[in-house]
Order: sequence, then C-alpha cells, then structure tokens
Amino acid sequence: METKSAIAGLSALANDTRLAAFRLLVQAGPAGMAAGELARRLAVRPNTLTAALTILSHADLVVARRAGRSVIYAVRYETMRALLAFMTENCCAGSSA
Amino acid sequence: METKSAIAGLSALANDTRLAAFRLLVQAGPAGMAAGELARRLAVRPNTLTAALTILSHADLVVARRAGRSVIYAVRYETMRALLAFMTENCCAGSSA
DNA sequence: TCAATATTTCATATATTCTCGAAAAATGGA
DNA sequence: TCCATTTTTCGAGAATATATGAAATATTGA
Repeated sequence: METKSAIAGLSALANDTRLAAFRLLVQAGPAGMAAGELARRLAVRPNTLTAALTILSHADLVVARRAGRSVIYAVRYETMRALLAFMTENCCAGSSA
Repeated sequence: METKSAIAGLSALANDTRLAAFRLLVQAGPAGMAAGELARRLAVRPNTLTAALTILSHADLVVARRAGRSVIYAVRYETMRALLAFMTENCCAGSSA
C-alpha cells in the first residue's frame, strides 16, 4: 500500500461517525448493512451518514451495492488488512515487543 | 485503548508531514532524533515541524527529551502497539484472512 | 401514473486544520 | 554578559472538514 492510500485510510477512520459506522459494518460481516439502518443505529441524519460512507468508500474501506430501495454497505477487508500491514511495516520497525 | 485515543492516534498519523516524521523516528529507534534534523530531512520549516510533533505528542505517539540545545523526539512504541491492537480488534473481527 | 420508502446531491454555514513569518524562549560557549 | 544555535509560541490567513435543511433521484408496489 502506498503512503497516499494509507493516509486516506487513516484519515477516513479518524472520525467518530466514520469509525463507528465502520465498526458496525465489521460486525455485520460480508452481508453488510443498509445505509438506513446504519443511520438509525448511529443516530445520525441520512445525509450525514452518506457523507461518512462516501469518504470511507473513497478510501476503499467499504463498498456499496444496491438491493431494492436500500443500499447495502460492506467492509472491504482487503483494504483494511493492507492498511494494518502498512502500519506494521512502516511504523513499527525497531519495536522489540 | 479507548475510541477517543484511537481517533487521536489515527488523526495524528493521517497527515503527510506527521506520518513522514513518525516513520523517521521509527527508523531512528529508541535513540530518537533531534527536531532540527527531522526538519532538515523532511524539508519543512522548524515551526511547522514543531506543530506536527506537538500533535504526535498529544496522541502520545512520541515523547520529547531535551539534550543541550536540541530536543530529541522518540517513538512511544507502547502507544503504537495499542493503536494497532485497537484496529485489529475493533475493525477486523469477522475477517477470515 | 401516483405515492411511499430509501438514499443521495446540493448549497451553505460553521468549525477545524494547516502552514507560515516573526518574535520569543532555552541552552551553551566565548 | 553577549552571541549563536535550537526550538517553541504566537497570530493570521488560506484551505479543508463537518453537519445540516431542502430538494432531487432511485426503487417498489398499488
């Protein structure tokens, strides 16, 4: 993963609403969760959630698919793994424990 | 690690200058590096670097000690490990691979 | 087609972040 | 003490991020 992508990912997760949304999606697993339900659970307005999900999408941390009237969002584990790998490799070298 | 601390850490690392500074400090190891040398290597002005280091310090990702006229900064591996643990536990549950 | 549901887009106002120049503070040596 | 070196503080301005109400879009079923 390149530095630019890593910063996009870190930045996307560095926000209360977005981190909470991402964690709910992690719990939801591959099945994902509808935007509306995410908004209800997080108690944020729909358009606010859309903004949050858009940023997570641009960082490639989540992906959307339409199902009827709902839009289901799901975590992109691949990206999250790559981000963790980047942090481990670039930010922990020299760490003994 | 609490969510608040995790967001502070993610936010601190989600910036070109700060991430670059942190990576240099990781390479420097426990011996750390003087603020001035960091500024030279990163080609940023001293006050800009101070701002970056202050944010990393507040996130407890680095720690400063004075040595003569210089101020030596060093990574706090404990915090970085805790941040990685937080991300793995809270953001990767359900990931099979 | 019409209405209901679900989500997004848009414009905007506020807040925060970022970088900078200039000045101030801390330290060591002549 | 005086000066050079190193780092930080301060204040300002530009840029970016954030959340919102209102309107628009997409989908389904009557």
